Amino acid sequence: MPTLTGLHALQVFDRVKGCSQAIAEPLPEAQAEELASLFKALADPTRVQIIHILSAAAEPVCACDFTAAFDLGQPTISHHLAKLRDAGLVTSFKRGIWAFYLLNPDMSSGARAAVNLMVD
Amino acid sequence: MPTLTGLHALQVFDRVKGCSQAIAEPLPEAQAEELASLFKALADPTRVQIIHILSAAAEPVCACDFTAAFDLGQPTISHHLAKLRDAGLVTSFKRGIWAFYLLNPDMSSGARAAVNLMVD
DNA sequence: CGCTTCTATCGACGGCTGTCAATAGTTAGA
DNA sequence: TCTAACTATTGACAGCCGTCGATAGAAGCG
Repeated sequence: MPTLTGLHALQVFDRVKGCSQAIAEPLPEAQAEELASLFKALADPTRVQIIHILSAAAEPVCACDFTAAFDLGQPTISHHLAKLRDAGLVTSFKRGIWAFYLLNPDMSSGARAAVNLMVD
Repeated sequence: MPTLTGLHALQVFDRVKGCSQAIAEPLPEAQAEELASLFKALADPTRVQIIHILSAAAEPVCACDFTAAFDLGQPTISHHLAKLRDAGLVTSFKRGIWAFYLLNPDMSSGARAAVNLMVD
């Protein structure tokens, strides 16, 4: 059994596997996957930029402005926007030919906190 | 040019591409990639659980406790721990046969904020 | 010295992901 | 109606990622 004598005192428990250390209950599986999905949606520099721009924008932003702002093809931008929408971070509506995107006002509180990391 | 008449008044600017909307300066590229890397490190349910357990732990946690806690092979756990270490989220030390992991006390403030999302 | 235990690394494999080119669908305007 | 502009979807492809089995290294014990 591992000990950290002189550094830490470890509680000892009966066990079959593991090193006698008491570890916290894991999160409910659903919550862990939900958090991982949130982070996955933000795990791309382009999507980070999109969220940053949206959180600084006073008004919904036209998708064409994103295709103009990044050095990426239009389908790729559309793909990133769709990922953010699927993650519940962004909403969109169409006005004529244009698609406007904005931060989802009904974002989860966890998502809101993560987004705030991008407000510089 | 797209307008949101009756809903929003949009500022109009000269442009070559895009829809005349003023959008915020993107983040410095390095910062966007750094944030994306942080989120990438957390974009997995197992790693979310590991961080959750570590942030609830009063003492460093033995790697063998993680292999006992998850239904995954030992190399896979080691792989996840290495990813978290590479991202600067955790530190480790060895005591005899055992490897102990703890949250990196010198974590970036952004990382600290993200970790707090897992303290339930 | 051997044997056991714990951890890290390597090689492999299937699946996911970011990107593009091409295409289709929609709307506005001539 | 025909054309132009914007967006979403599809298909393809390279690269990354999570997982495992096998293996090697390190440390303690008999």
